[in-house]
Amino acid sequence: MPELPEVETMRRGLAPVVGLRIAAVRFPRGLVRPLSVRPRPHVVAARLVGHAIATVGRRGKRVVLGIAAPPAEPHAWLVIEPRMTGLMLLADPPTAEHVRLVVDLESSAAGPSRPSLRMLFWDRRGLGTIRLFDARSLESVCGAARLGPDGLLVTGEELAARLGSSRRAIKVALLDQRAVAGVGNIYAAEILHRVGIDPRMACRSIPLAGWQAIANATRLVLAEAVRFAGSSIGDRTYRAVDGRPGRFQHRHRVYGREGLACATCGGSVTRIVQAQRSTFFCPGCQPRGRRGAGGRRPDRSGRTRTAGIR
DNA sequence: CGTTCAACCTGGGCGC
DNA sequence: TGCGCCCAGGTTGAAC
Repeated sequence: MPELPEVETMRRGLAPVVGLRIAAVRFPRGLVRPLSVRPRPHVVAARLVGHAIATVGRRGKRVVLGIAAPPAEPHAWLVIEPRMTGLMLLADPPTAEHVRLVVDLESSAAGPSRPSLRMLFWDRRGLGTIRLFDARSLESVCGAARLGPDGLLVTGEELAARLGSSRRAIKVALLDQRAVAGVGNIYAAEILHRVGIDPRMACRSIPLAGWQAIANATRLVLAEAVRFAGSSIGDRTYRAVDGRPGRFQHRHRVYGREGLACATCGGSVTRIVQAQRSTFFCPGCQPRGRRGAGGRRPDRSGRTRTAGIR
């Protein structure tokens, strides 16, 4: 479930935990797959308790909490990867039985007291992971070798350098976190629709102007989705840390809209399967092998659109 | 190099 | 109502 906009919304929502001391850590018994927590839960707990959460960050689709003994810099990193159904919560969980991690936080010893907080990781399917790293080993998992440039910042040159010679279909390639970090199945579809490119188009046939347009659309769509607090499709899906759903699903142009009219051209949104995953696109706006013709709204950023894609 | 498949899990929705 | 099947926002590793 969570892609970059949802994880970024979690990150922002977790701001209140910064500076708080970890008073207790629990992994409710029997609810965690053996490999989903590393090192072993009791080791993670022992290393966390008594330290403070110094930073809350994000790497691609992962929440990264910096653990420190103030005033020192973080010496450890708690990396939470929500995968399909994971949620970071500062509110009551949707169900009690899928709570995977409980972190009790309290204000640091000195200074005016702050309210204590309980931070939860809730994950219905249990595919998410919780891992603790030291400063050095964080790079092996969240470093440049594993994650490409962040989707909010990626440039056309970076995409072209990483994917320009690939034979893969562009939509499949956009899901590769080494190419660009944070794009998932929803936003890959939305990005390609905005830029008018057929999701089946081979990367190697996309010229530089096309990569620039894709990068522009990637930043634009992801930033807009962040502004709308991500996408929540259905009752039991993504929620922000306060339990409120996102609102970007109302602005989806193709994802989940099979058979419905494309708001841009009136054509019928189509669903295909690529790499075992659904791809939604509009054949009218995203004609095979070429860029979309006119008729779409101008890019508000004012940047050049896809001129030059043959 | 790229694709396909299975696996990790739970649960909602649908057809019968 | 119940059963079986397909679907789901992610990632990984094996097989071809």
